[in-house]
Amino acid sequence: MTVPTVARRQRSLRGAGEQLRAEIVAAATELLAAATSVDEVSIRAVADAVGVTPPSIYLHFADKNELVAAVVAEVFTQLDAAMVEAAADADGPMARLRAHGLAYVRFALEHPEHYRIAAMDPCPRPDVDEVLASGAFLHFGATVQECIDAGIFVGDDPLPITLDLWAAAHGIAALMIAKPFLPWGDRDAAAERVLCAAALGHAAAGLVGQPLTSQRITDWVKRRRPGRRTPGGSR
Amino acid sequence: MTVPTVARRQRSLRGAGEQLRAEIVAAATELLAAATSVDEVSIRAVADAVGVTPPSIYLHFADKNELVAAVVAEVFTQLDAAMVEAAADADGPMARLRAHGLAYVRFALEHPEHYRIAAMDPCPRPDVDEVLASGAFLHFGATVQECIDAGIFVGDDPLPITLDLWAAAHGIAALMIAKPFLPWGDRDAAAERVLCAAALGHAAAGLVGQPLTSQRITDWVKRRRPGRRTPGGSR
DNA sequence: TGTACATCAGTGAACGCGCGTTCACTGATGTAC
DNA sequence: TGTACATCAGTGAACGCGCGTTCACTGATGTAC
Repeated sequence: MTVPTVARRQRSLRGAGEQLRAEIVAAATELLAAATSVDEVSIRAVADAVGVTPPSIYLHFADKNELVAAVVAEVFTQLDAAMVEAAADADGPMARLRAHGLAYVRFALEHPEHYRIAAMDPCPRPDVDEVLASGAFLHFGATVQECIDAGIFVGDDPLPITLDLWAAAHGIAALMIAKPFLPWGDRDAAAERVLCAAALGHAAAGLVGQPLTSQRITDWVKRRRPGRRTPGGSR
Repeated sequence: MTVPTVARRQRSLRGAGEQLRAEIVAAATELLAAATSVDEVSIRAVADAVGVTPPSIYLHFADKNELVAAVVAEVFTQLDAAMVEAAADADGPMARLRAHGLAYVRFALEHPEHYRIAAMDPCPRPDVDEVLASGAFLHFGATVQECIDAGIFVGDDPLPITLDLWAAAHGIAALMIAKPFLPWGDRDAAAERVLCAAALGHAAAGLVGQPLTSQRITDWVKRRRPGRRTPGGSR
């Protein structure tokens, strides 16, 4: 009863063999959206969805890892497009930063399995450039640089701040995906809270002017909040 | 050539059958520390490490998921112990919060595969109480409450702040695990930066006193940073 | 004190499955002469 | 214009593997009478 799900695909015309590649990536991307793990989507299932036999996959990909890598690249491209579009109308660097971050988390929540394989699963082929040179990372880093230029963040190098803010966005997105049953309340609001806190924290860290320690944070807050309830009551 | 790795285990004495259970969990925990995914550790491998045959596993666990769940519970217990120990000597709620957070990230980086199955992989048996009632979450939440009591954070309910700060810790830990090849620099320093920024951000959010928006953040920074480079130069 | 029986902590062998991948082949399309 | 050949885009069938899980069995230990 292994009847193909989809009618057999018409063979590509001569010279148009590469067309199958795109169809395979598209089908794998779609199947992975409904799976819980990469292992749940087999080469056979992908071939079946395209309307082709399993060995045909190997005309375009050396092995399954290479196919998954192609899907990841595709996902990164879509993520970047969503982030760029979201930031298009934003006014000022901080608003752009917020738009990028929110779009990032939203994309992750809307495509949790794609996000999982792209950002949470072990990398089958760890390629630093695939991340650092991706559109999403470059656009986000550029916005961080704009925030530095605007005096909102302090620093010579946008890279650490970019990684830190990325970690914040990743944290709330990944945790909501891995533990969806926790009392997140409104997910958009939670994402906004975490992102704004991270941004404000980095901005305030620039105001503090020295490397942060728990003592400096406590002092800084106390100085700005005089007269309010004094500590000491807690054991 | 499936020679057992370990000498056959001495059969438990009558009435001491439960002892095997603990040995199975310990062996599974150890094997998972060296794996990249749960699928890489088979029931056979666990049985072999214990010195027992595969069906014996099923005397104590209904299926593989249940065994993995037991390992996750074990990991959570160890994580809590590490966090509690780290915070023992800390002076004041903010220092305790920092100690908790740093210990959390360090535990994750020292046991990346344990952390992965406990906090990054899809939950086989999603149990909200297993997280919210875990020692780690309770201790962390209690420290957040202390910070509120001390006037560092503002809020009636520690839960959202706890989740937000957890997301920050999870973000940097999970990203370093999933993308170890990125230019993190000193990992402890990066963790400290992210955690302090999140804590300071939430503290500062309390000072702002209204829900954060990108405009409020920008204004707030500008007000506190007069005379410094004015924006407008960026396209 | 002896013996039949129950229980407990396992074992040994196998079932059935789905997977990634390979290999030899096919048949339509284009090309050289 | 015809024909032999090369190429391309696939196919069909199978290999070999490791896995989770099940089932009937074993043999030591304890217990009832």
